[in-house]
Amino acid sequence: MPDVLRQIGTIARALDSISNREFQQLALSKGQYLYLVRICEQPGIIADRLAAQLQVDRTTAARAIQKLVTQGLVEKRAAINNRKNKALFPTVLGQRRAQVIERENQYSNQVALTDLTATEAEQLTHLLTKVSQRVTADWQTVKAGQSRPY
Amino acid sequence: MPDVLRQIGTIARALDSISNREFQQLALSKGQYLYLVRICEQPGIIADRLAAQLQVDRTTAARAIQKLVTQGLVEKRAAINNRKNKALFPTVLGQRRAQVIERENQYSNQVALTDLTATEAEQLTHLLTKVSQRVTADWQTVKAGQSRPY
DNA sequence: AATGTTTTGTTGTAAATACAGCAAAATAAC
DNA sequence: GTTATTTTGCTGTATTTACAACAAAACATT
Repeated sequence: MPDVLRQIGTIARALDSISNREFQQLALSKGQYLYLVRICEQPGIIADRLAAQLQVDRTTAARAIQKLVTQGLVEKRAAINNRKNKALFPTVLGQRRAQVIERENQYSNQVALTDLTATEAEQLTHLLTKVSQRVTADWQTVKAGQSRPY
Repeated sequence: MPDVLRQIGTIARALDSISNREFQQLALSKGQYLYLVRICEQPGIIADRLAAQLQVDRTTAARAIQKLVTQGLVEKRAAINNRKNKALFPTVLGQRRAQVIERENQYSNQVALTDLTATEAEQLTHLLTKVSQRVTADWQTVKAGQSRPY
């Protein structure tokens, strides 16, 4: 059984630190880009849902989003028939920034796939989807306080 | 061109936070497990080399390793014919801890690959290796202060 | 309807993370 | 051999990250 854990970790760290560095030009600090693009793609989403989607700690996501609000890139609005949830929406400025992020992400994705054929790239996503499902399940249990039998 | 960036990021974050949580039982704080296993596998390695290998910021790695030293899990020794480099070695206690980490990592890897056949798993590593090479190259340039044409 | 459970937002807090920048040693270039 | 460049370790510092814990709202159970 080959090791994919380490490979995935290394690639992810590299891509994340590249993005974080590049988005300093947009006055975005570490991690913020993640949330901003997603909010643009899924306007109205709430923080907890976004955190679960990104597999990020709730409070980490909440604080990062709060900062986006302070910076005027995102808005929180009370949900229509719900006094608890706060729906997230990008501002016009936020949308502009998100376009740059999207472009950069696409570029990075392109670089990552440079040496793969089209079919290989499809295979890769397909396999990663399967991996993701299993890992997500474990993440949820562990985050919920349960322990794994390793 | 399918998106693999996000998939890789999500999987990596999930696995990392699972590990960090589980290793609290070993009194290891966020990130430390990464360095400890590698030092055990490559005794005598220096901090900068390890950081490059893991694709982690130099100073982040340095501080994490320093904490491992303080905790008595790792030792720094002056290199034989070199007054600058500090070679890293695990202590006996460090090696014991590393065994648990290794077991956990193998378990996570196993979980991740549950739904893949043996050949699919091989394919996946093969593809990830190709991805890794390209991404590593970009990481090095960006970390060195150069910018990419996205 | 009343009670118990889950979800969501939020804060306090300790720690990791990553930037810039320094000095000393090592290596490369001349 | 001397000078320039790179490597390595380290520190100061601002910020993010993630834990625990709380309250209020929503939802589920009876």
